[in-house]
Amino acid sequence: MSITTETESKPAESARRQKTRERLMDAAFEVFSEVGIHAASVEMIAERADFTRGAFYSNFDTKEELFLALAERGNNERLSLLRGSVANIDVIMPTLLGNSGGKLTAQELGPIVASFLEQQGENRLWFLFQSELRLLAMRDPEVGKLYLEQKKAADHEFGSIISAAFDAVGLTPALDSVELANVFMNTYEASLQEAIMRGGEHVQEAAHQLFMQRLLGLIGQLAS
Amino acid sequence: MSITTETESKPAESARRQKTRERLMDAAFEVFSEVGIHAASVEMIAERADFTRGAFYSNFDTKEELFLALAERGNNERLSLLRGSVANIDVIMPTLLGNSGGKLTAQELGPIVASFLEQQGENRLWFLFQSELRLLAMRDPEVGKLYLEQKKAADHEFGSIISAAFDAVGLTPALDSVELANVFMNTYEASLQEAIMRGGEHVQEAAHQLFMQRLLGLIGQLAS
DNA sequence: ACGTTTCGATACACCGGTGTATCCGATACA
DNA sequence: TGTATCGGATACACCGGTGTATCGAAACGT
Repeated sequence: MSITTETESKPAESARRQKTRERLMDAAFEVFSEVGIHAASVEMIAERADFTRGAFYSNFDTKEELFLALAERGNNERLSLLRGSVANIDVIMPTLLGNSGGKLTAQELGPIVASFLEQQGENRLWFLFQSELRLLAMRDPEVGKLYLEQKKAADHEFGSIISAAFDAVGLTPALDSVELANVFMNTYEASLQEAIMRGGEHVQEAAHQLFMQRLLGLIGQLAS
Repeated sequence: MSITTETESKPAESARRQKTRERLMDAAFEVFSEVGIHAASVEMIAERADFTRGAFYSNFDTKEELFLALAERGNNERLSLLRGSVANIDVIMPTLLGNSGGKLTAQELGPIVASFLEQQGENRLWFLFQSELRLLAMRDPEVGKLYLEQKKAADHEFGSIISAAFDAVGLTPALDSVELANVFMNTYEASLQEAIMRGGEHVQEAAHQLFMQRLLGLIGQLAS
């Protein structure tokens, strides 16, 4: 019974193999984001990674499998980014708090949020990918379940960031921090979406500007 | 020079033709919503409308053209629904106001919002379609421009509904009513999205319940 | 009722993407 | 250095969707 199986299933992933998998995933992320999951062909993905379709089929069974792998990877990355941010808050706050005696106004929150946003990296492709995932999640119950779990985790994480930030700054949130996280996230995504549609060179910057504007209006009402 | 052209271009749309166009559009709306614009084939659409592809190509040049026609039709429909609602407010409010002496609490706003939502009809397919459109709008500048214009109009309309509703109820919004409209809309769509992903029979009802819950939290903070 | 026109059905040629079976070079190991 | 294995390239058969050219029937005018 032991023809080729060493211990069981996984052949232990050679380093080379891992590297091409990585390259394929990076390429796929771009292609999926740019043209969508359906319009993306295996050919495009392989080509973008400087491989042929042979490499793809040697590493993945289907496009969908790859897409889901990417979704999970993306989620993990974002989660650690967020966790990093919550750890950073205790560092960044004191410096900003130096000249305001421990109590910030809504206006002064601006730079803090901005610096937080900067840490989150390139968002255009990420958002497009995320939108694809959402759509898939609404159509495929399997994916839907996965998506909701991921979202729950992210919401929780983001909620505690907000909680910590408000805390460090002397503001009291008027809503449950997860609810608050959702409102902010929705607002941010709406801003990003609008900026993307408007087009132009500095999408990211435009989005942040839009967001800050809207956020300040909200914070004035949602915290005290 | 006058071989077949009567006056110019349009052959004046026979009644029959209009009807099949209509059927094709209805079918296309369903198919686009269910499987997405790329996965949808001309075949599927025609079949759903009980036609063959011949009928399709006789009425539209491309799938994309049909999609955009649908986007416009959908937008018009929603706009008139909204306009209808704003007209209705003066009718519906007095009956609800009868037993509270002209001043409602946030809690009592519930039924009003609920009745408003009921008027808006089936939302699952609409939202899926809308999500497809959004994605397209973020990738194609042409569509993006169109989308932003449509959204602006809808926001304005929805803003004045909210304004009127708050007015009739004796609450004062703390934010610009268009901003407020956006926050509410985002919240609603997030609720709908979540309900769709959770699946089950009564998606619409689940979405409304989720939304009401979140809305009441918000209104407490965003109006007084 | 008869010709005309209009509109959708049918048939066909074509293309892009898929998945698989096979091949070949590079790498690892002795 | 020789040999075995691994991993990606190549070639091929296949399928689904596309768009067009042609056909036939139903609707319409007179």
